[in-house]
Amino acid sequence: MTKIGNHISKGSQTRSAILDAALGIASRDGLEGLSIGMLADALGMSKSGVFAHFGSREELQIALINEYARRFLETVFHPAIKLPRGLPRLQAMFENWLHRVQTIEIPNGCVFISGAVEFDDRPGPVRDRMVEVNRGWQGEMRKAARQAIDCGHLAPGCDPEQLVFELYGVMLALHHDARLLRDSRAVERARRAFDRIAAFYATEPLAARAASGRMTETIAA
Amino acid sequence: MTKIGNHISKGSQTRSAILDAALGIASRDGLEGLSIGMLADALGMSKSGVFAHFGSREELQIALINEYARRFLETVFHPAIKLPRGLPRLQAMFENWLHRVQTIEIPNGCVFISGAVEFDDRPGPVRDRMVEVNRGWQGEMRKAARQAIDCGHLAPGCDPEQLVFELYGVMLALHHDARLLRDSRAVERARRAFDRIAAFYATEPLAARAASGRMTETIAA
DNA sequence: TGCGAAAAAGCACGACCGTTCGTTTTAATT
DNA sequence: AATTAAAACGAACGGTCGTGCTTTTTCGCA
Repeated sequence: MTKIGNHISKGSQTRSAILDAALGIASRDGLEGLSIGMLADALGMSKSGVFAHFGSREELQIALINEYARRFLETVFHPAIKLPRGLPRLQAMFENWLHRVQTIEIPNGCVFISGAVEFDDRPGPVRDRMVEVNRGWQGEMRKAARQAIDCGHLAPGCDPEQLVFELYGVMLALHHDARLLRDSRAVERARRAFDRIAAFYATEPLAARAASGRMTETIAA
Repeated sequence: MTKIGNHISKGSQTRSAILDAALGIASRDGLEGLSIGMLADALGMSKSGVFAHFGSREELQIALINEYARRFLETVFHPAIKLPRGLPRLQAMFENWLHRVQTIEIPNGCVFISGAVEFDDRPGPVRDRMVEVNRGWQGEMRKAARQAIDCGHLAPGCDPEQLVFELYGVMLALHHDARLLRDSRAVERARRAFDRIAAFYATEPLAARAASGRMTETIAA
């Protein structure tokens, strides 16, 4: 038993401290770049002391994903869900996300993105959890988009999956340009992209046109 | 001297073989996941035999980036540049890119993307080269976009940097959904996204509207 | 064919990895 | 205060890592 009543046991609070330090390292170096040795050094603990809290490196990585997801939803999703459903909530989800990216993920890195790249070809429980968490978040965004359609804020022809795909792409491009290329204008571009996407799917005729006429078929081989 | 006249020396051809095998591994496991030991095993060579061709792991990684860039430009950029400048060329660049992603990068992984994530916080010559190559490709796309504006295929109000930002985001989302989430519909979504972006920036009034009216300012804290 | 150079192999090194185990220290309960 | 359980430690294990040396094999050319 780790917790009894209201008392917070020593074990669970060092476990939190470990996760906190580990998130800092894993954000920069990725889930695979995080080693138990350096983590122990950063905490002033012994390797085996850190190790014992998770039983395996894999379990540590999964615990990290869960903790990162908890913080992400806490700062991005939960504040937004208090707003009225429809476009306001969808906008808030994007804007909170953007705020988090600016203040946390651009300086420190994002475990979801580095983890996605590291584990997309590495089967196992870590990858499985990564997929679950990601599907969960994309699902929430799709849900918000569907509600915006029901409210009439977005056109009935709008495809929620397409919308979320494009929004996710905006965030990925933001991370890429801001972190690799160190381009400070990336944030403003991400906002403009969201506005353009939202404006496009807000009006019926445009959404209909997007559904009907394909422009690109040419291929140069 | 490694090459004399028309004769292809043994050294340079095994070097090519090493790079070829290394690209296969690095695509899956990333530039950091690639080790000289496993590379030697895959080639049936000794570790030191492989090592001697590059002098350091870092040089191997840089050589890999260069080789990957060469192949990328060869299959995506060079065929497209034969087409008339303007929208046809820009479309071809995207479509060739999409074709490459479908046939090569979704099954095997993309060194540009994994490398970008791995090295965005790791200063050094590998990161520097990564940035150079990436800036080069984005620059070519911006150039094509500018030409499309000059030709009247895209609206004068279209910002080439914004356009390329959004196109790059589409590709990143495609990689993400296709590789991590194993979503086969991602390719079709990427095409639809391109069409929507191109359609948006093709017409003057829409581009103007995007430039003027911002919708998103709300934040839920 | 023989000779010099290039290429590959073999071996060893120090460092770090995740993990195990036995011991010691610390915390919680009676 | 005594007893039991939890937590942290320290040393060691087998492995793999990148890299430096020396030796052997192979290639290229006169």
